[in-house]
Amino acid sequence: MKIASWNVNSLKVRLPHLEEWVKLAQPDVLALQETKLEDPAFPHGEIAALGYAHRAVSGQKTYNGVALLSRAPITDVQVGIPGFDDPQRRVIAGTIDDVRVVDLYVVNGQAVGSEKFAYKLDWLARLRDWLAQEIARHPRLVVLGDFNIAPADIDVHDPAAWHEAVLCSTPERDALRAIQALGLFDSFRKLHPQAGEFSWWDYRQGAFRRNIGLRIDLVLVSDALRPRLAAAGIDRVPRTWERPSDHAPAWIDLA
DNA sequence: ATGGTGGTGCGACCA
Repeated sequence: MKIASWNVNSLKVRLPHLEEWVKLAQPDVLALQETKLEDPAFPHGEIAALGYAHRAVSGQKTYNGVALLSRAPITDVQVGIPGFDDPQRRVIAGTIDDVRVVDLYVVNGQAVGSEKFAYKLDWLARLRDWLAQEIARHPRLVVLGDFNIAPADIDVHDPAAWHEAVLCSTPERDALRAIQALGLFDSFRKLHPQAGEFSWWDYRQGAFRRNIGLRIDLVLVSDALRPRLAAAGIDRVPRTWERPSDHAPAWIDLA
């Protein structure tokens, strides 16, 4: 089962890229972030035509928005973090075959010390508490999405320039480590030890061409699924296309 | 030090 994550930065604009990429990569499950569409505007017909007969969506106008697309049925859909009345549409989860999939668009946080940064840390703490329950209920768990956190300096093009900046700061990395301590490992890093592998490049200053990026799109896999992890990757190809998302898709293959 | 790009939507925000 191939499972992918992609921050599309507007599904309306990126639908042609999504159509092109799924033909190339053929994921069985595709978790989207930043769809920026209210649910009635979701392009169900176009996406069903790509083979995704099953879809679970949670969107809003202009900002945020997540969706799970699947060839196989999605059961036990959960929208948002239970018990957390968050108006921002950032979380959707569902069970596909025997795997629980949690799709996240983590808060960006703007700048260390800002109000949005405090919201990010609070959000991550609530997420951790919920994921503790999820992994107990569903030992075969995949948590993927735009984490807006580069896990370590190896995931940063210029660690000195990003030292203690938002997306790279110690409190954010500690929050990610606390989530991973539940029994979730970083699939890409487990299989690819080399530096210089990123998933996001700023639109400005030709950052992609110069590979000035961060690895912030992650696929965390529970220890129970470790024997089934056959491959993990980041596909830079759609980032080379005209009018791209600023993020590349990240994916895993489970046997 | 500033602003540099892009999406939404038409001004100002978010990233």
